Amino acid sequence: MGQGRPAVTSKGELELLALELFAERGFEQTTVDDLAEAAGIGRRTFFRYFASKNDVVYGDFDAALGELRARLAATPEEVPLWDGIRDAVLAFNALPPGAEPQHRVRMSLVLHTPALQAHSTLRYAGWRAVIAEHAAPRLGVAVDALEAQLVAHQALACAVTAYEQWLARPGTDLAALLDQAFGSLAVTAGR
Amino acid sequence: MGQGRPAVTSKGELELLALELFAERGFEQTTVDDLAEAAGIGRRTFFRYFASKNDVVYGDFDAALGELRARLAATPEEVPLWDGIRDAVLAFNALPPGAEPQHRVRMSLVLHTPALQAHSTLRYAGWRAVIAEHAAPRLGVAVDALEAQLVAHQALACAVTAYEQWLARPGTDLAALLDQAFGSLAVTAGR
DNA sequence: CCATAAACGGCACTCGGTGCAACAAACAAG
DNA sequence: CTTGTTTGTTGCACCGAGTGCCGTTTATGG
Repeated sequence: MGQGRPAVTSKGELELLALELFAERGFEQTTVDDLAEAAGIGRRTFFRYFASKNDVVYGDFDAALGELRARLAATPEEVPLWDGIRDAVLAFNALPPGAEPQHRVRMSLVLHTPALQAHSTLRYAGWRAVIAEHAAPRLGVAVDALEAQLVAHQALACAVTAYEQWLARPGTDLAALLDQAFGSLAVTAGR
Repeated sequence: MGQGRPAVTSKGELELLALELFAERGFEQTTVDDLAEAAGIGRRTFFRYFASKNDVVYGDFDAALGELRARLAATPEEVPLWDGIRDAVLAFNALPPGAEPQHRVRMSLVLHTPALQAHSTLRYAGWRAVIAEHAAPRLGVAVDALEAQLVAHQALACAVTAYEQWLARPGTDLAALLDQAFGSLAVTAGR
């Protein structure tokens, strides 16, 4: 077991440090050199932990996606499509108590920093794929069919809209806003 | 009047040239130096025409947004919300005859090149703002209200989904796919 | 011929990101 | 204790995008 040189730091540790610096000085104003120096590692080493500066902010997104997929897969057949999606998305975005302030910082960075706002699109693609995989069989169409893809895009639209509201209005409840967004979907779609 | 040194080339000319090179070698494989050299201008001058390499692909997006806004503003009050949006988006994406092949190249770049896919999010924000401005008063809410923002996100979801289908299926009709997407909206939202 | 306006473009620099090759720290076996 | 293997760290050189500065070019108007 445990062979080889031990790692100096960890992805998680580095992530926390970075979020602090980003919150202080701003994302653009913090260089990778700053991050590496603050973490006591070489600049080159930073890129072994994260493929890019952008990626620092997304935590272990793939693991989270896995959970989302699992939760959707566990949804009984008889549950209406949007109920299942709503519940899974709510669970996906449920916060451990106390984690809210930090999550606000993270999501504020993601949604208000142009570079990250742009980059997140690439992450969202994976998220949408998970939704589309769930929706397709229930709609009776292929995953790449217009209907399945549209449902995935709509679900993402709900999530992002709710997050924007959450960030814009301090003190609001994320879960309630997500719920409201999914509720509005059926209403506003039919006007 | 026309004082000062005349411009060597133009935004439009440069754009056409760039799209050709991108189509040939790919976006990533074409450097700004390549573009500048092919256009017979200095690298520094390239950045006078476009703020970034990404921006080359989007043509005169702001002008197009202006048209979209104008068309929406001209929509009579009694037209149902989604009918008005659908019609405006269809007109926004109507192609002059013969322009289809080039538009396919452009949109294929935008939707399939990670850097551009990401960058387009920033463009979409402006697009969504136009839709939200139109929708808000008809929904009886503020522009920044959840409902108005959600409608804008949904409209974008329709447009992007339709484009993805259009690109994935050569020979299909963009207008028909857009129409289908807006039609599916009401259906899939209520399952 | 000269002033002015406007576009061009070289130069040096910052920053993100990569490929490579050397080095360091742990452990296991002899 | 030495040696080999494994794995993480790191410096170095390099590339490409993008920027600020500043001098140069090319037109027009007086």
